[in-house]
Amino acid sequence: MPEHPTFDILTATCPSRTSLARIANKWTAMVVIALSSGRLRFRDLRTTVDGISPKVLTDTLRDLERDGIVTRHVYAEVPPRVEYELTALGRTLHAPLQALGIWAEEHITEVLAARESYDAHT
Amino acid sequence: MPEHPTFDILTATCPSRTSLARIANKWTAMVVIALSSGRLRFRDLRTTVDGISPKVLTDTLRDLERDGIVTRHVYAEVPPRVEYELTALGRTLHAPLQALGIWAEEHITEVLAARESYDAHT
DNA sequence: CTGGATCCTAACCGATACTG
DNA sequence: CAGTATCGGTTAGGATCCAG
Repeated sequence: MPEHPTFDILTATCPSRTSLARIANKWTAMVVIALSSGRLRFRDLRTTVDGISPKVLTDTLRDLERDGIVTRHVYAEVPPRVEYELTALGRTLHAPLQALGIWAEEHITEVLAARESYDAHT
Repeated sequence: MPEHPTFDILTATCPSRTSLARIANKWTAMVVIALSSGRLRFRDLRTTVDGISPKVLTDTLRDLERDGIVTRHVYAEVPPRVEYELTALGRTLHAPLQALGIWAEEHITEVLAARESYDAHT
């Protein structure tokens, strides 16, 4: 048995693809990174993940909650307070997603240079 | 100086976000994983990344080429032969993306269970 | 404060057919 | 074979307003 059997996520019918589609997403990455430091309320997530619209944040959080990556804590207060937190499962996702974020930051210069050179060739 | 300065990819104006948007993408992940074993021609990529349409594959490859992640090798033959290969930069991206693919496969059971439980609560 | 309700645009993406 | 061209459906995502 191969230590990693020809990666069946490359197979169209593999259910893991539905999960990959969710996690391989820029908003997911940023939200998970933002939550890695701990529980945050909706408002704080909005400011931490700069530029995210309330709608997109709500949608993203709901999808992450559905996939068991995030938990929603509602406090019966006025004004309402809702906090979001990574689950145990979500915490296992942090490293891979942060690696992606770090890659983007570390290589942005090369990427921008590549784009410029590519566009010049038009 | 912080070892990791409050992750400025969370800032809306950070250019790294444009790169993150590209790499945090399911097709990118699958194509990079497929190319990690070596140079592949268009046709072989199509069959390796099962279910990808020629249009999406073309678009994805063009974007990756533009970002300096993939190189395109054209052979002046009949019938034409075109091969794609990860650049040095692209190879540094393989580990993070494969980690994401592995995560999706390893945790798909938990994810599916979470979805079922979430949907039941409706 | 949370986030639902709308509306609307852009983008993604799938299918198919066709050319060099 | 390697695409491009086209079309159209679906979804992502931004803006705005409003309710509990």
